[in-house]
Amino acid sequence: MSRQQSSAPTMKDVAREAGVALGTVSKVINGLPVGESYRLRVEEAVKALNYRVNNYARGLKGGQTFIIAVMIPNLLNPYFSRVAHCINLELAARGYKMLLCSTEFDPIQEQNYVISAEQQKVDGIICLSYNPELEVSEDVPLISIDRYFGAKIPCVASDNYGGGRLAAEKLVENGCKNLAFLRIGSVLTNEPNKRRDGFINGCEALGVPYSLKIVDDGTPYSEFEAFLREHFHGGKLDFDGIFCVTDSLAHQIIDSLRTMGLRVPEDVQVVGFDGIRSFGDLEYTCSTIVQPVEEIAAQCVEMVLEKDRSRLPALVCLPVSYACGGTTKG
Amino acid sequence: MSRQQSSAPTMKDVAREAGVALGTVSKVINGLPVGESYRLRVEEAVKALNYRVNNYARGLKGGQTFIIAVMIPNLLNPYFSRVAHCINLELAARGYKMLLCSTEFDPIQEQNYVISAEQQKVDGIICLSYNPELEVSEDVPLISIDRYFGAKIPCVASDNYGGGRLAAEKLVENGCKNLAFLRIGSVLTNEPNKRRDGFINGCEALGVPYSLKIVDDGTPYSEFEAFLREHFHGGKLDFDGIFCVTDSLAHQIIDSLRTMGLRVPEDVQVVGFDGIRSFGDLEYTCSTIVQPVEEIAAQCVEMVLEKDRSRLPALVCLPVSYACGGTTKG
DNA sequence: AAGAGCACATCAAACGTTTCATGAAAAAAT
DNA sequence: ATTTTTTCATGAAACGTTTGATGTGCTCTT
Repeated sequence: MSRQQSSAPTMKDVAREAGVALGTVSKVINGLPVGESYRLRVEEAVKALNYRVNNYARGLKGGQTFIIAVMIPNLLNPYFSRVAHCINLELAARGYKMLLCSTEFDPIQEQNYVISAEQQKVDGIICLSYNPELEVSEDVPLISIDRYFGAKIPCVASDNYGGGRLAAEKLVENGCKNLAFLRIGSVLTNEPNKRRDGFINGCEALGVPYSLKIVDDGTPYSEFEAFLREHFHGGKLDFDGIFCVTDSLAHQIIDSLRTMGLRVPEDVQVVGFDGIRSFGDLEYTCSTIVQPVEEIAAQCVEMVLEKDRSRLPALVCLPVSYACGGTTKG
Repeated sequence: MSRQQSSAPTMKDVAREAGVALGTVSKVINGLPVGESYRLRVEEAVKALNYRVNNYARGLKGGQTFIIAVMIPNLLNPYFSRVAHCINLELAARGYKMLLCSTEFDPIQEQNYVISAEQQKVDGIICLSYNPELEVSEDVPLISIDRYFGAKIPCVASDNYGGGRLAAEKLVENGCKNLAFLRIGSVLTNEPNKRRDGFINGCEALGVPYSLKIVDDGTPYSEFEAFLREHFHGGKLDFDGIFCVTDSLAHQIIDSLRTMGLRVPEDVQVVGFDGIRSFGDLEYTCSTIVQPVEEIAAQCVEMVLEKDRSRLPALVCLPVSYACGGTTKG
């Protein structure tokens, strides 16, 4: 009856059980040098009581919490869930835990989550947000993916510009004579925006004509179908190669094309962006520019844990690659 | 010079700035009744100093931490990431945060994560693990998905038995005369195991012959191809309807069938399980038994937050539904 | 064999909150 | 006007650790 059964055992309980002082228990728990006989007695007591360190007491002393907050827009999108997955692996390998939030692209939730993460005294934040309004504090190390907040917040992204250019090159290489670029969403006010610029640059360098169809976020998909129909005359499309800003859009476009009676890749070739694979790790769902998600994750984790923030670059740009997924001829 | 610039402001700082007592600040922060003039002064000071509550100090007093640990095997699998996604939404709506771990099906990681979550003093754990060895403590409320640990640990699952039966019924309804069930993995030592039993029950009730091919976890996929070839004579397969234990397996099987020159669904119809949709929310990737993931998540969250654990049922079984995804005739 | 030095266990303070007992001041009752 | 009640800010203790100062008992030196 000396203790409530319900409350978990504390270090004090362990100390009493082992007949040693509190500080001794602490040292044993933390692997600091301590007399062999003491160590044994403490370890026994720990087991006997099934003692677990209370991280809250630990964190209070101002030490590390070994938690990194990760913020992504949505877990249903395979690209984002893959990012989360890879970050989780990297963190776990280093003994860190991941406080994950999927914000549903909601600016309010995003802002709240940043505040919430600071309250939680996380050791750092990795943030994938396209919200241009997001305010981030500089008290907590923050690394951004795909979005450049300014020189003080390091940003990790894949080579979106190079990827856009690569898409153009690959389409031409496969025989396309007339290209189009399709994009939806304010999702692209940031680094991914460069996909368009790279694409244009590629087309111009190769001397290939191109069209652009870029619509705002929230625009219904039917706008793209309308665009396709506008360029559809006598059973033929004006272009024979389409670069879509994401695999997700590419997928929808391919459906539309097939519905219109066009064959992919025979009549029109399509390239997406992201490198999404079905069921996460099987074949590519379309020909695509593959983002190096593992490397992005590794880079973010390494950077967010870097103690000397002055050593961090403002922007890290990682190389993309091309993968044929059957919606191009090669 | 009175304080280090680097350390975050504390309640004491706010109290000093506002010229009130510590307890008063605490009350304001927590929305407890306090004199209007005091409230104003404190709120001003909070803003001036950009004060943030330290959750670690808060958690130390034994209160709630508003964090729920969620453990799933893998974030790349769309079913699991969808579970995580839905749980995240439910938790966020209730003001809770999610400490997410993807364990890669590794029993050691799973065990460590449970311990780690307890250390972190989370308010509860939602756990999706097929590891039969996993030991869970009863100090922290734990809800299991798809795996029955015993009467003391509530389990939430979809109606796997009913789903298996439904798969058989639908295949027969669409004209199949001869069925097969394919399963891989010890992944299915638990609730999902009932899919087989339900399927068998359905076949027997309908008087339809069936074959089973059930292999251990780790078995290479080629074993299934071999099985298909064994039952392939003169361009015809012994069965015209296949129920695969997951959509992921169904997908692979469909590929193999097509490679063998069989048309799906004309020659063979295939039904999977899970309800995976491409890109998370577009069309179904195959005909499938759809798990009610939103409901599973909602149920788990509601249960894990229930204060009176004695009121919790040992097993909650949620209804599944059938969706045609083009790999059956209807 | 005695003092210096060393190893190491103990103790107490501190971390930033919450909460409860205290007491002062204001309001109500007589 | 005085007592009683109510209201509400205050200050201190407590939560479970870590950590650096303190002190005890031992070993090594000469």
